[in-house]
Amino acid sequence: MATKCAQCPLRRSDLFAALSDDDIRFMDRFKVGELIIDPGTPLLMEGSNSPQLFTALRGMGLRFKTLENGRRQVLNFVFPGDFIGLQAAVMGEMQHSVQASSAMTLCVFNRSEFWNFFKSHPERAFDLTWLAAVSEHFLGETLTSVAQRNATERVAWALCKIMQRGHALGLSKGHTMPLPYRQQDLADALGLSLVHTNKTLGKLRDRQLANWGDGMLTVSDIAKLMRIAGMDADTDCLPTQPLM
Amino acid sequence: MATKCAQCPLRRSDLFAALSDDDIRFMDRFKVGELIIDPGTPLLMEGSNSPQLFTALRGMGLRFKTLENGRRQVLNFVFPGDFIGLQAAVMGEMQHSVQASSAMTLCVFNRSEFWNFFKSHPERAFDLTWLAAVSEHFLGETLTSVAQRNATERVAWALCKIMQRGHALGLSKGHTMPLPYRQQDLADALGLSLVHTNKTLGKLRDRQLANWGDGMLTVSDIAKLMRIAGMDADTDCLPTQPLM
DNA sequence: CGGTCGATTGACACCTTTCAATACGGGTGG
DNA sequence: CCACCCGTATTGAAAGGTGTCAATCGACCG
Repeated sequence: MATKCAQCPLRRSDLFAALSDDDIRFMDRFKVGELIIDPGTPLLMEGSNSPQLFTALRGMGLRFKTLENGRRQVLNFVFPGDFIGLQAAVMGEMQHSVQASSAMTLCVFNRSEFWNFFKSHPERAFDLTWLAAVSEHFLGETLTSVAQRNATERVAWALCKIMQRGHALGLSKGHTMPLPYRQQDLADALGLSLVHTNKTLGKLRDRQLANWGDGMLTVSDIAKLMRIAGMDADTDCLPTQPLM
Repeated sequence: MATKCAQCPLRRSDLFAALSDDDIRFMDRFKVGELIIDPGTPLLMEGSNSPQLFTALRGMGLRFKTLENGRRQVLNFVFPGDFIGLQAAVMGEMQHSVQASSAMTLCVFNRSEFWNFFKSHPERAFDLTWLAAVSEHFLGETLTSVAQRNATERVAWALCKIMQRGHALGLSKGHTMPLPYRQQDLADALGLSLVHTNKTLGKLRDRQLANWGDGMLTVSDIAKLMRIAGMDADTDCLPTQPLM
């Protein structure tokens, strides 16, 4: 029923580092099943201490924090291949929530086995640290964008990043990929109001730079959009990362 | 000459998780010396691939990224106990720079020994992952502040966080601690202009909430400042973290 | 058909940036 | 010893980007 790690479709993307056969067998034992959830379903709650860890296999979601005043910060968009729950596994409890935006399929891992990574599979333990470092890197980039770019640059930056990820994962057909979020989600990710996000998206659409509607994103000339975002096409590419 | 890990003064703070005697001996072998640098000295450069790792022992510094347009994002303030260089060790090269703001003393570790953490000391390898998760957590908090709070809240939040850290590390005398940064550094950390940061600091000073000048920060009533920052005094405390 | 949710648009207020000028202290060279 | 320069802190005024308020519209659903 559940996909075998050896046949994992994600492994086809060269975004992810290759695994040894032994590591793949180990992951297969670590994996206890698959979970399918509907759009809108919460997966992990801030403050919770879930007994399970996940890898997103299909579909997209959100990581976010909720503030006392009711506002919300979207930390990032969850894409296939993302590992979910590492914070809880290592720090004790989640500092943010995770929720599905589209229908999602997730590999489920048993957290009680987590320690075996470090005890018996040091390569995989190293990969966990690598993974944490990669998320830290992405968060740093997001912080930089939110703090230093204006609204147009921010939205353009986010759409570029999303498109890059979509291409790398093989989610795109031509210049179009699915993007099952609301404008409010993007606004909360970039620290902009919904209204201003909407107007900025409208401007990018008018300029034929990016078109996001009906759950689909189209960027015909990503190089041009990157220039507008103030990104450097040479250095700004996705780092290879481990896949759990 | 160099401090023995067993006598490390940082270990006195209960901010850091305790280590087994065996782990302390291991860290002593891992440590190759101490480095003393002047204010303003770059320690690691973005894109570099340093053969060394560090733990800040005394003094303070900055982690930052530089953008194409010349602007700068301060990712966080480096305090005693911070581990420096993990990204390079695990991802290959640094994605940001690190620089001293005051005179600093750093423990120097040999990166070629890094792999031994995972091979022979799984508890320490776990701590590395823990450390990466903690930095990710802090970065997420910073992103949330920058994206969701206004200037007054942001500055108040940053000063609270700094004061909390200073108290936990025993850097403070009464309600005062050293803070050897420029206003521009805080502005670059919070995504505010220098001028507006200056005026916001002035308002907090006028309201007798926080006084930062001549390298010293005084916060007489931190609970009041936290309320202004929109922080929750109950849940917002520093997580215990490992010390390398 | 009424009701809800998300997207869209216009007007207006205001927070923040930018520009510019001043002040102050430390260091350097005459 | 003083003039000068440089980096940092401070202050005022004006311009502009972004948030808030409010209303409309279309799609979907019971």
